[in-house]
Amino acid sequence: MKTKQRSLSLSNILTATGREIDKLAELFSNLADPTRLKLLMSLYESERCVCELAEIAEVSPSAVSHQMKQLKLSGLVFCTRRGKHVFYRLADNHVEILLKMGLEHIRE
Amino acid sequence: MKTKQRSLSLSNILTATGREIDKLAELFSNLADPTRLKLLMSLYESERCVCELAEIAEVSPSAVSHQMKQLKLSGLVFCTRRGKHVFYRLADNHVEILLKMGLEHIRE
DNA sequence: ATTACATTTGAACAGTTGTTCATATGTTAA
DNA sequence: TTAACATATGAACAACTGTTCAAATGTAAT
Repeated sequence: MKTKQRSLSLSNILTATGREIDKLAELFSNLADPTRLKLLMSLYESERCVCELAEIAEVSPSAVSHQMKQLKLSGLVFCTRRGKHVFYRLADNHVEILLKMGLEHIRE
Repeated sequence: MKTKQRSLSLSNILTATGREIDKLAELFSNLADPTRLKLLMSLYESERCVCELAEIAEVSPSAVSHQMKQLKLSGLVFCTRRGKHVFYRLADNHVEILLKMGLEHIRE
């Protein structure tokens, strides 16, 4: 019988440059706020405009705009204007996986 | 030919209670600081005492103690005193996976 | 052009965070 | 018990964050 394999190959050392550490901290900072988590999780279901996001996260459209700007600068979301509305969507699925892993951790 | 399968099963909806969102934000907050990232990454290699951690993260032992207290309260690390030294170690490998995924994201 | 609605922007503000410093507590050896 | 070292604690402080508000900009329809 073979030894059980892990789903992700994990060596016993994690190396990163100072620059990478800073980028990593910035990435996690983006996920470190309840409002942004609600926004990102709702975008996982489908793209949404600012006013929809404001209702979902229960904050003002202005607050959403500020947050989305930050998420956009960090490359976590994209946006497209269609008519009067600006629709935001997730940039990639790394974020989804991080959210899933995070939820798994806190629910264990 | 079957459709390609994803390594992690991802439905298209992420649901969480308000309480879970808050816990999740707290978890990511713990990873949202360069000093704590250095501390956690070094613990991934092996357990370490406060003075070792202080050298690694290039901050005072006091700063390390404050940070480790926070990480301990959040359940990310454990500690054991042996003689004059207090050794910290990672609580589980969810953290390792989050760090790996994060690094993968910023390096893509 | 004017109106109405959607979004963005910048200033301001309170609340939070990470650090250091001084001091206290723990532990061991002499 | 005293001395020396390791760690923890609480106060203080500057820096950062998330929000709202008022005002500006975008867009489409009338």
